[in-house]
Amino acid sequence: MPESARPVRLTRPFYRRDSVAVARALLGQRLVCVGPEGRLTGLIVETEAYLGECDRAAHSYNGRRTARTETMYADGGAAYVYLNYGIHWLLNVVVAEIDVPQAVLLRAVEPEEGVETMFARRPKARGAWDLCAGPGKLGAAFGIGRAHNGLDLVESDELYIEQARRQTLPSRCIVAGPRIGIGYAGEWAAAPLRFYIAGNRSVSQTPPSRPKAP
DNA sequence: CCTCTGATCTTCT
DNA sequence: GAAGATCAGAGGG
Repeated sequence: MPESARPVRLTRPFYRRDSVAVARALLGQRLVCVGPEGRLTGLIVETEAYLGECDRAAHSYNGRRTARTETMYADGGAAYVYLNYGIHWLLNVVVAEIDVPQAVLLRAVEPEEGVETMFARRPKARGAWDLCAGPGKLGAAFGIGRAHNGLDLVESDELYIEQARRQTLPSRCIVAGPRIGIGYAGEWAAAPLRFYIAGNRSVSQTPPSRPKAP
């Protein structure tokens, strides 16, 4: 088998950029989680950039550094996992240099491998497209939890991101809009820091449009 | 189609 | 004590 056929994993320099660049470049790449149930994968279709200390919507706003936010200060490539609303585990990718607390929230994935396992974990899903169509859903379907916090996506064999395309998607395929659920963030609430693949069904908050009979 | 609400835990006031 | 990077179910139009 030719060496070039082997899937390539995203490397440190990929993550050591600002969160907007990484949030856009992650679209179309492949999230991989290897757990007790086997290998789960999906193409990333929706992300959100969190800019760090200056960003009122970020956990690291104003340099806040606690046991919970500590992972955000890690080197680019770390997984930042936290419990949201006491119920949902959300998966983020830490970006930029060490001690620069920027991150990208993975909001939605289009399932590829392990769909059966994902359905077992999320029986309420209305279809494969809906299994990971939202950050909480993604965490549940992939079995993300506290144990994944701090894992290095560049080195870990349990959680990482494979290169599924060489270049960032062309701008015409990427929609940018305000981030979800951060209305409290004042001036930052309207900033276009949410990115998703235009027309993709697994993007969150996109209810299935009923096909209209002629 | 839509809006409202409960669930449940961490953090900060 | 309150609010939060959410989801699913209930109820009304």
